[in-house]
Parts: sequence; C-alpha cells; structure tokens
Amino acid sequence: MTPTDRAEAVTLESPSLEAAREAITDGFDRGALVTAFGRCTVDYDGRASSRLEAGDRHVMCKPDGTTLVHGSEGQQPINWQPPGCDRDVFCDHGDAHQLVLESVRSTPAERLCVRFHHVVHVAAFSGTDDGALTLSGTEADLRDRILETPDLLEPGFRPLATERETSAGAVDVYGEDDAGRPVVVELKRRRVGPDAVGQLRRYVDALQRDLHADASIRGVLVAPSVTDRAARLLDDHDLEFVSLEPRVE
Amino acid sequence: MTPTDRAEAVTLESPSLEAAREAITDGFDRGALVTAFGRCTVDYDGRASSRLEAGDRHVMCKPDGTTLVHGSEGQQPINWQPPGCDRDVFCDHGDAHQLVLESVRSTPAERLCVRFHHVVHVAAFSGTDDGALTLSGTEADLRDRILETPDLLEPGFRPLATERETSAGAVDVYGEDDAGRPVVVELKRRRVGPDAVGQLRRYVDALQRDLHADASIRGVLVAPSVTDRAARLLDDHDLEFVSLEPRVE
DNA sequence: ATTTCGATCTCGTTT
DNA sequence: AAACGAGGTCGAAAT
Repeated sequence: MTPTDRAEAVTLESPSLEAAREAITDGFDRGALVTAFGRCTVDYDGRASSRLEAGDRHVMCKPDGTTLVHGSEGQQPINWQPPGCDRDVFCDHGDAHQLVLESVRSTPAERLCVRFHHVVHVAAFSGTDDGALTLSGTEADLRDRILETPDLLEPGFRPLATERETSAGAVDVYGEDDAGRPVVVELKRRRVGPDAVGQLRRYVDALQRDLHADASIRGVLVAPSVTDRAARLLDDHDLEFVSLEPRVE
Repeated sequence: MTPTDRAEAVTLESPSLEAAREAITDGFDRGALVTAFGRCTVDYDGRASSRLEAGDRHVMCKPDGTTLVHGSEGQQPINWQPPGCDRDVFCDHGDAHQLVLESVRSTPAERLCVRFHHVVHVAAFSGTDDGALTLSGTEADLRDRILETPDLLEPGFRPLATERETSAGAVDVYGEDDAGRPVVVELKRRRVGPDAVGQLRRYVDALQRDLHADASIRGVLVAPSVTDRAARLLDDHDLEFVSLEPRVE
C-alpha cells in the first residue's frame, strides 16, 4: 500500500469490465492493494498446471506483485502468484467479453491468468503499515531456553555452539555432556514425527564421520512430545528424547 | 459465500465503528465473505503468541470461520485463524473506542483478536462457487506415469503395489526388478533435498526388517533432480536415483 | 540463484 | 482426535 497521510479506499460497485480495468490499473499505478470480486475462471501454468472453472471469487493484488484468488472456504488461496510477479490487465473483446488479469514471472516460469466474466466490486486500498510483528513460542525460543538453562536438557550439559555445521547440514545445538561426550541436539517447537528423527540421525551420522571420534556421539531430540512411531525410531537408533516446550507453561 | 442468484457486494465507506460492527455482523449472519480495511492491532495466542502493532491492514473473514489479516506484502497473511473458528464482533467503549473482532477455537486452544481503531471500508460478498479445480503435475501424476510405463524406472521393473504399508509408513510404489529383487520407490514431484533421502532410507530399513529378506532391498528415489547433499546421502546409503518429471516435457 | 529448514505451516487421508 | 506426508507449500538465512 502506498503510504498516505490517511488510509483510504477507492471503490467501484458493479462496474463495466472496462471501468474495472481502469480502476485496477489506476490502483496498481498508485501502489495500492487492489481487490476485485466477481465471476471468473483461473488458469495457472508453471511448477504445475491447473484450471479453475467459473465461480465467484475474491482476487487480491498486492503492490509487491502478489496475487491471491480466494473462494469462500479454506485458509489457503485456490490459486495464487508469489511476490515479484509482473502483471497485465486488459479487456478481451473476443467472443465473450472478459476482463483479463495476467501475472507472470520467470525462474521459475509461471503464469496465472484470471478471466472475469463479471465484476461485482473493485477496491483500491492505500495506507501505512509500520507495525512490527513480535512472535514467541518459536524454535528459536526453545533454543534460547536451553542456552540459558542447559540443565533443562540434562544436568551437566554444556552447549558449545548453535548452528554447528556438519557435512549433513547445521546442527541446532552442539555441546558436551557431563562426561565430555559430544551431544547433537535437534529442536522442534511442537510434537514431532518420524521426519525429525531422520534429521537427527543424519546429523549424528555425519558428525560421527566428520570427527571420526573415539567416543560415540549422542543425539538428543528436544520437543514437547513425540509420536509412537518417532519414539520407536529413536529407540532403534539409540537416540534420546527430552520433553521441553518452547515457552514456559 | 451464501449462494445467491447473482453475486453481490454490500459495502460501507468510512463507517463509524458501530456501523462497521453492524455491517460485519450482518455479513456473518448472511453467510457472506466479509472484508474490512483499516487501522488495527492484532493479538494472537495459541500454538504460539504474537502481537502486531498498529497499521492499516486488510482483514478477510470467510463464512467457514477462517480469518486472514493481510498487509501490503507477502503471500502469507501476517496473522490468521483457521477454518472452524467461532467469532465475536463488538465495540469496546473503553478509553480508546475500538471495534473488536475476536476469533477462537479449542483443540488447539487459539485466540485471535483484531482491534480496529479506524475502519475505512467494509464489504460483504455473496456469490456461488461450484467451479472445480483440476491440477496436474503432482506426485500422483508421477506415480501414474510409472505405473503406466514401468520401464521409465528401469527396464524390467514390475510395480506390485502403491502405498504399501511398512512399519515405517506407506511406500509410494513397491515392486520387483528384473532379477526379482524387491524395490522401494519414493516419488517427489520436484527437485529433492536430504529429507527425501531420509524418508526413503526409513522405508528401506523398515521393509528390510519387516521381510527379513534374503535378498537386500533396493531403494530408488524418483524425482526431476537432486541436490548435491542429497546425492551424497543417496550414495552413502546405497540408494539409487532416477530422474523423472511428473509431466511429460 | 540455489540450498536448507522452520512454520501458529495448511490440507487431505487414514486410522 | 491424532498421525502422517504432500504442497505450485511460503519465507528466511546462508552460500
């Protein structure tokens, strides 16, 4: 949205396709967040291909190049185009008169085409948004808890590094236990399944080889809880689990 | 959106907070998709916690209980609440007059609270959407390609089952090679990283134990391509790779 | 530009 | 209700 002294909305009710085209183009030029509601079909081709048959939908075009096509259900858009895409808006004066909103990008080559048969509403929103988002309860918070109070993992644990690189990728927390044995810690902010165990296993394997250590390396999964299958996998591979929440209860 | 004979939009420009409250409530009652644009703060508490300072944002409330708070950038909403949530809309006549939109659910317990200081625009959209989405280029398409032409994997490959259950989960495609050796196939629609190798490895390990077969089991990853690290992991664990696209070029 | 992994991931399917 | 994996995942950080 273009920063303006005061937030504003420019709207059109039941415009002609040509009037809608003009309003949308104007909105784009002014750096507004533009929405259109009406009957449309949507075609996508790129990483996959899709066709969406005619229906009434809400289309949002952000000034950063994002396009979102929303129906009446679900959190996710039915179709979309990511930030950074280039747009073209025009009226197709063919057999069926249509308002066409096209969005393309390269790398990867993708094209989204929304064809409005009928437009009920167009709006262009301008405003300012300096408000920052603060979020807590993330994996970073769980990591900080452990760095601050290593005993939460186990008495005597000493963290030595975060994001320690191995040939299999970066280990969340790397340290030593009471007895000086190397410990690889994999953190998850919520209940984990088999995938997290596989990840931990890769890191332990890699570090074992990287160091070709005398002492075997311990692998500890830290998460609020694990699924049955994950627990079994941990057991199979002599990995450990410590229950810990990203936030204090 | 409530099915109506014709798509429609009921809108309000720069309404009072009380008028906005009424329009939003009416829209909810009519099963409309309701949007509001204005200056607001947003608080979330549930799986994590967040606070979003004041800014002009676009809030979408779907009739299925979904709420999306969008800013001017990014494909993802800044804050959201999933389908199935219950809502409450009211005016807070406290120190600062505010229009409050609250959305809650249990399991997991989550609460989103949008507080409008100023509302620029409210709209309630009704329409019908029977249009179906058809998508191609998915993992299912890749699977179908192999089932139809098993030689694409390798000459003599015979698929025996899809989604074959093992103690580690379901294998995408299970079959036998030319020599009668069991083959576990893991499919990915796009270039894969280390995670997919870990997945294949789990399945091969599990099946090896499930069958305690005499002949060792082959694991084949089928994807358009692999990253370097993934290629190395495949090599380390004697797993194989076959390059195949989900769609014919 | 690519790789890698987290995410209030979401979503569908199955148990 | 929980578990498991796909996704046009998105987004961010590092290379």
